[in-house]
Amino acid sequence: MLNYLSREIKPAPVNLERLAEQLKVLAEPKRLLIFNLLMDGVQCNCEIGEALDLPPNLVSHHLSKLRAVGLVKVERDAQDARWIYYSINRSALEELNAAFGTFFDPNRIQPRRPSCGPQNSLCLPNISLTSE
Amino acid sequence: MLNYLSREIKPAPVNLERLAEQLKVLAEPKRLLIFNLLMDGVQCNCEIGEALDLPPNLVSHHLSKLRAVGLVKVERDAQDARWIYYSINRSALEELNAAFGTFFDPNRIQPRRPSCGPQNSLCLPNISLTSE
DNA sequence: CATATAATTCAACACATGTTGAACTATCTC
DNA sequence: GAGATAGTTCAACATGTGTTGAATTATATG
Repeated sequence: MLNYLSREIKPAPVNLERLAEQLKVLAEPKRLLIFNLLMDGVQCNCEIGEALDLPPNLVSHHLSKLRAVGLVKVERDAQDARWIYYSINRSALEELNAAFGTFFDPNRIQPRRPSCGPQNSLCLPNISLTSE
Repeated sequence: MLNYLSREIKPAPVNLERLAEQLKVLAEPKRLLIFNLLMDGVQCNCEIGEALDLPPNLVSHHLSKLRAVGLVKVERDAQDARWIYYSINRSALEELNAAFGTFFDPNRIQPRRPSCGPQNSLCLPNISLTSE
């Protein structure tokens, strides 16, 4: 039983890299506003730009970031392909919501397990485990 | 009834600025790992640095960011005040979790409400509402 | 009071990224 | 095919921020 100082750090219950990647894209005020518009049914570039007073190239830039992490999908109009409609990727949103809720669940908070402090100075280097 | 094109954009159900601020802090891989350690009960600077192989000043920097948005709280050891213990701010985490779950609830997704597209070209400028 | 310890603060750097204006694509209409 | 429309891509810039090493603070010990 190889056990470092009789304390094991539990692995994160979700894919932290993917979560960080998606949060990074969402953690931008204007992108959150765009995302909110998409949640509300707004979908074309021009309307988003109008609603938020942003130039079309900026809207395009932010939408591409949201697309890159799979949270938003795109589709061209069947009758007039000049119009491009963006919408929320529901399955990706469900996955994100579940991952976030799992990782940031307050019930996951564990009580302090002191391995540092005045009692046991185990943070010092050169600790020799005598377990052999 | 002053109504722009007979469509109203619903306001976001949460404080988007605060949410973006907190997400921005969390959307950093190493900070997510630090947060995960705190969730697991790890609390002092040195132990976090050991677990993640980070220098103490970097750990300090990330912890201060987490503190700045209220997600982490700090406390000095009663017996030896050199030791500083960090921990999750439970109420802040509960608030964040609730806000995230509300805003990113897949059931909030509305169907497309076309006000742009080949049918109605309402994105064009100089639209004169004849409501007077 | 001198030394050691735990952690923070500071200055400097490198890199990422939101923003801007112009150029470019793709598509439709006449 | 020429012109118009919806949107994207490109280059350049400014700003923010994670990282690093050194200096500093706060506290405890002998």
